Amino acid sequence: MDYSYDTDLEELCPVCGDKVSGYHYGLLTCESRKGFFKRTVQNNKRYTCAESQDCKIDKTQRKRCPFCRFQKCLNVGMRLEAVRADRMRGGRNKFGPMYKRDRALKQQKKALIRASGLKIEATPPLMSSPQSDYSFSTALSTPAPKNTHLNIGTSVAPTDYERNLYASSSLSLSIPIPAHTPLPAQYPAYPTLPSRAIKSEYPDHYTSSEHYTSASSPESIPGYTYVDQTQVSTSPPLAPLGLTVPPLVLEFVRCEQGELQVQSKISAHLAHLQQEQNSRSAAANQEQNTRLAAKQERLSTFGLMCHMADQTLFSIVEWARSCIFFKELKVGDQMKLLHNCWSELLVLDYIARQLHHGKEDSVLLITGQEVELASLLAQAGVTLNGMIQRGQELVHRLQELQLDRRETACLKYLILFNPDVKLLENQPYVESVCEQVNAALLEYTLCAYPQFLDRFTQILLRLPELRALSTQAEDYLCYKHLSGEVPCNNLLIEMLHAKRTCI
DNA sequence: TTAGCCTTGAAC
DNA sequence: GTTCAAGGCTAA
Repeated sequence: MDYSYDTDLEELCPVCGDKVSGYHYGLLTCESRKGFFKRTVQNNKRYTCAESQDCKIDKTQRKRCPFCRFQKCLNVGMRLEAVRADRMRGGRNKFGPMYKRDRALKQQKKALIRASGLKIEATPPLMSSPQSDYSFSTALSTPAPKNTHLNIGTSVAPTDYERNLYASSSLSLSIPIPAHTPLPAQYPAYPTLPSRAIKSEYPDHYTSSEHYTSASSPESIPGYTYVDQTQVSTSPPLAPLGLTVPPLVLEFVRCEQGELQVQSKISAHLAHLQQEQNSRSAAANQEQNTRLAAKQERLSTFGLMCHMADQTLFSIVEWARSCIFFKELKVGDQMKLLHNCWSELLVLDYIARQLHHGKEDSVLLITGQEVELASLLAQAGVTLNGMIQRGQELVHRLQELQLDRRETACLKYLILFNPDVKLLENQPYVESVCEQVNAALLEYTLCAYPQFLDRFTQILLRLPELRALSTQAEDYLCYKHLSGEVPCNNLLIEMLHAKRTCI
């Protein structure tokens, strides 16, 4: 598809597709949406949706459901703070520099496109069979494979990813791709800037008891923090009751997958594999070839570990797919980000589990099994031993910090949205998300642990260690793969190949 | 109530 | 003086 940057996109409103008239309340919008947003906020309007809060909003239908229209405004990042409480006319606000930066980026991109005569292909839907194809691209672009092993236990919560995935095709080069279904009403509509960065120009309006609907609360207004209702139910560690948690952090925690859910899926998958392995070992024993049997046993143990990591990786991809921000990226960028950080996320997953486990002499597997550390070290070779011990050191350091779940959730996002990844199509977006996550984590650490002023820095300092460990793990996996010890059709290996090809 | 056009005024 | 993102006005 030929892409004419000047005429096609620059002037289209990201919500309804109408002609953009300039920056309004945080982003490029059309005149009608500007007016609608202003009226809604200034007059403190409350809407309700007659349907299921997922009405389609386009130029022809935008008048039908103001509730969904407003939700969409918030979801794409319109800023309530930009509506003036005093209704003063004229002048500029604090968003000026942001508009300027955005404009400069767009110009830069435009110049690049002109210079390279770039033609941007629309991304075709990937048509491989979900039943048998475990490739990463399929994992991203289709629902999870209908593998019976995977589906044992409760299913993973559905996402609107598939609906979002191709709806925008690749045309949204510069305009943020809107979510095509509004986020749930309890979703703290996402702030495009750190909540501390800009003081509301409409200070108390939405912090009062006014609600848009029974399902929408003042706490869902971007830029404001609110009392965390989930605090009582989250177990470890710290963070006092009644703490104000940045909405973004709460959203990160909300996106976390249920540990038991993942555990049951992976356990079922591995139980099946174990059965197969046992029958193979029995056959070898029957041949009275004990050496072969012993070797096969060792290989199978390592193979099972690979399968475990492989299935964990699937759950990580599934998590990413449901993540706020990630969904807005095109598949190409999603793949680049995941190719870059899959091993770090795997290591963090392991580390976080050990933190939760809290025992020094054993490690907790994703299947829920507890393995004695001594026994593990005795079975592992020198390299693996080193990695396990390095991992334990990292666990200790984070234990000293008493890293909590919210911080862990932030770290996952920081790892995923790495602005250093090369050749991203929407690099500014990834940079912006990274900045937002950093700001949210900083705010959270300052609020939750005011006595530890350098906590934020201390947490971030663990990332290079984690990255180093994950690189070592990749090298080890590569070595094992070359020795033929890693099971075939393994997502781990596909990721490994993809990453090394990219670099 | 909507949406296109007008007025305003701080930042540049 | 110019720009442009606020708020205001008003016909539909």
